[in-house]
Amino acid sequence: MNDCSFIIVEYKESSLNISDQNIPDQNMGRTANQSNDKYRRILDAAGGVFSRRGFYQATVSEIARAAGVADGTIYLYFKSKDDILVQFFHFKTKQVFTRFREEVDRGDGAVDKLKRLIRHHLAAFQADRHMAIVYQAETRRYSRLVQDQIREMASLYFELLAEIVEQGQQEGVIRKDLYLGLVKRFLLGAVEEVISTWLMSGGKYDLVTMADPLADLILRGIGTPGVTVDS
Amino acid sequence: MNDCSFIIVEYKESSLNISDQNIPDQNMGRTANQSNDKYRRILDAAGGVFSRRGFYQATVSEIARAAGVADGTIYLYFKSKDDILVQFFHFKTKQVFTRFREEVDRGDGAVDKLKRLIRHHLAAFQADRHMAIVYQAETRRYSRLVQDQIREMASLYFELLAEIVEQGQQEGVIRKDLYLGLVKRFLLGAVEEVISTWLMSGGKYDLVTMADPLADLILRGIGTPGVTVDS
DNA sequence: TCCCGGACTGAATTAGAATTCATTGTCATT
DNA sequence: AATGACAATGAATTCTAATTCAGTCCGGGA
Repeated sequence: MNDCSFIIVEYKESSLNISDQNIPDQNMGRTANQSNDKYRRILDAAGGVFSRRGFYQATVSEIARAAGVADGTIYLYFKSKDDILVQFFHFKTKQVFTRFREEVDRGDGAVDKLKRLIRHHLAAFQADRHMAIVYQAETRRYSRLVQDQIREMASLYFELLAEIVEQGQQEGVIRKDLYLGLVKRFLLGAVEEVISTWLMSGGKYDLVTMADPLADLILRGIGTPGVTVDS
Repeated sequence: MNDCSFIIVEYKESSLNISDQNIPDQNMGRTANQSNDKYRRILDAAGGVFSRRGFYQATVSEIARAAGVADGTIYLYFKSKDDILVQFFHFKTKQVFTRFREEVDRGDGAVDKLKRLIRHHLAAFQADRHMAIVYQAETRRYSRLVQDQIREMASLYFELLAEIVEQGQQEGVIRKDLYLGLVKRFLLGAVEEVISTWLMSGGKYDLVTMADPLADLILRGIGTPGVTVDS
């Protein structure tokens, strides 16, 4: 057994339904690496095509061509077109969030952790533009398809944020009169919008340079000290 | 050639420009109200179907059924399925931004204007859930389709924000050391994320109550006074 | 060398949906 | 009542693209 089949099996669980016949997991003789390679190649190709054309306008043939395999081959590794998207998400999410967690843990003090999170969020999306595009597009849609993954991702992110905010409150660097639920959205929204704008612009400038100014805005707001908002 | 084709031609022109003549109004014999009514009914129906199923999974037949017209009738009012989306956006955008502008102008002082903008942004999206869903979904996608409208909308919004921020700086209630480009995204992102979360939750709670806490976050940030972020 | 298993292929199948258009129904005018 | 104009209809057409499957190819064992 190699990790190709591991990934696939794990995926089977996490995807909602049906058949598993098409997935070759008995056959891992000498061609093991080949297969794994092909699985990856298809996922990568799919990322490219999805980001360029959007999920619904992408065709399986395009993906196959981009991956350098025949149309039919796709169905040896994926149950359906939908499935390619689901697996793409699953794969990228795991990868990215592991990094986020590591980064945050490496920081000390809430402010440093927050800055690290923001910086690495921006860096990760800058480094993998295809993922960024697919993520931004599908995250705001209500397709049953990837909804579970999105929820899971969001709650992982929110966990990180909750931790940081609480620590900051104990340290006295973050206000105590905050509605946490709102703060989390506020934060994630600001970061995602910055990414979104960067994508719209064609990704010309360096996204990571936005990290510190953004953290500053989040921490200090746009108002001058002393301004209040009573309802 | 009959005037059916006339309508279509006229509409073709108007779909890309931002002009007001989307509504066929040449054919207003005795059936004037009927026709206008039908155009609206189709747009409304489309909003519902798009929001429920997403643009690509919606079918023209569904929209026709929801609007209570025959499939073919759609094509008397719209050039294509794509066109329905384009017009939907155009129509809603105009409607919503007119309100935003009015609301902001009615406020006095930058802080009041900002609060008004946020409150009415939330209120408008809460009041028209279909629009909110379609907007959130399509806004983050890179379909050439509605990209022009999105850009236009964003720049209208950013104009409002720029005005508010500048005024606030003159009044001394908004920091002067801000990178305006970032502030705009920061602001819009935060508001949209709040809406997005509300949609995800199924729209159960009252969105407008978030307005003041959100404005507070934007103005004061999450940090306690005195916290700084040096790079 | 010949055979076997199964990964791989891509043309054929098929289903679904956008769009068209010949026909129908309706109403104002005569 | 008949006519003409045209909005409306929805079945038929056409196209697109997901999925299938009957074979081909390849490498390792006999």
